[in-house]
Amino acid sequence: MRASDKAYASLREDIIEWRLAPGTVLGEVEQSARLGVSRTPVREALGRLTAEGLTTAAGGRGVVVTAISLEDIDELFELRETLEAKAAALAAVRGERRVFEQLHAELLEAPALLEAGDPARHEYYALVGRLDDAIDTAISNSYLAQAMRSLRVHLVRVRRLAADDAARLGAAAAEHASIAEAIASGNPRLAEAATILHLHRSLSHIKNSNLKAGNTSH
Amino acid sequence: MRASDKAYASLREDIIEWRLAPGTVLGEVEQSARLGVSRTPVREALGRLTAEGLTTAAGGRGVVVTAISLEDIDELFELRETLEAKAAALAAVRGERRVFEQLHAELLEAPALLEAGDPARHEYYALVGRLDDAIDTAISNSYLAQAMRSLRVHLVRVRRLAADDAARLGAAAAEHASIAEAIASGNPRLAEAATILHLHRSLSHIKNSNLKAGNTSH
DNA sequence: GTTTCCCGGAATGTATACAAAATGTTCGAG
DNA sequence: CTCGAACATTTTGTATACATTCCGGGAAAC
Repeated sequence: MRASDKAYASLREDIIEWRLAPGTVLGEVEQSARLGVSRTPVREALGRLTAEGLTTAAGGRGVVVTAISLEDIDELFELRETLEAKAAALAAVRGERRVFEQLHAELLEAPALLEAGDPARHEYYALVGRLDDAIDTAISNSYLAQAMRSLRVHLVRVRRLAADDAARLGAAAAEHASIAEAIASGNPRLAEAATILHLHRSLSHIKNSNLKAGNTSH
Repeated sequence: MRASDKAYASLREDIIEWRLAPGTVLGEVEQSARLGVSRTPVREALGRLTAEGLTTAAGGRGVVVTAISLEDIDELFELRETLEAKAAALAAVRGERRVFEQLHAELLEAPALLEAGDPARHEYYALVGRLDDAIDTAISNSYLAQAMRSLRVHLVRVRRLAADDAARLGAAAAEHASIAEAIASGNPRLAEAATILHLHRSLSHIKNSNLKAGNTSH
């Protein structure tokens, strides 16, 4: 593994997991010392992170971890709804029916995964990730897939902000199952509707749990 | 101006203007010699270009200029329609009416610009660019604006492929005027429809002139 | 004749030394 | 006391030397 990849992965993980708070300045020398590599790979890693929007060049004084405000979350979901609704509709038309029937069946069993001992819900998130991947493949549009991938980075960061209690995850699993079912049925308008419904509920949940915690993060 | 910015701007320009053909390998040493800067800024420039999708890392043997196939153009416009239709709708709701009324009036006068002596149609493209900027501002969504900006890079490249004759540009100006008018009227569905209409005609024109030229570029 | 292994060369990946720019501070004048 | 300018420090930006990896050619074995 290249040193620049290592630096990138490490920094990215730290930002997404909120171990590096928004506003933190990431100096090149400081990070190269912390990560045990020289400035060059750190520099490349910071460049990649800035291109993704996880950090922002602060002109002369290093790069800073980008903040996510409540307005940002609204904007993020506005774009997400646009992209994912279209993607679901395309998947319903172009996707392979059996793939999504299979995912639908598995998602119906998801509550069992949530009751298992894993506190990180690893298997559950992996299953949802497989649905995302299946949609990405089905749409046959690399530009749209790329746009969604770049969005997901920010969304994972937002998700960590919300309280992912078992109740919400169970409901989300049912919503995902509906999306998979709609795509499998080959009905693009239905797939769109199921996606929009899921995203609205997801956004409401995030904003609610955020409101309670008083977590504005700037 | 930083050397890396210079290298980036120069390479980007060369790729967009098709002076660097798709498939061309861009070696770091070779480009640093050609551009008169050292490998480090060239490396950063190539990284940025790869992040944008204009070049692709070829693993071990430099980066290559990305090809644009006819399928890519279809995919590009599929995403473009999704994003710009949404943007137009949002602009109709959130934008300042007078800005788009002004642009509408100017776009109706665009044919005069096309008859002026400038073969590059500099003023015409500047006017269309101002419409794009106005929409970007009106939507109040930095993520959506960013997604559209990253798309436009590829679209400029595609546009160079098409024969931008005066007839098509005149029609396009009328279509842009319709979009501005629809946004000014505050009707999101109308703005969406005007945008979709324009994009479909634009795509048809590109595919037609491309068919005639037999220009597949891989 | 085909395949596989190894070696050579040229490319990228990394580290570090040096240059330049920007910021924060401090000193001085008003 | 406040404002401003100049300086010092700390940061990023660039160049280059060195390490490493990867591809391709060629020879030998099957």
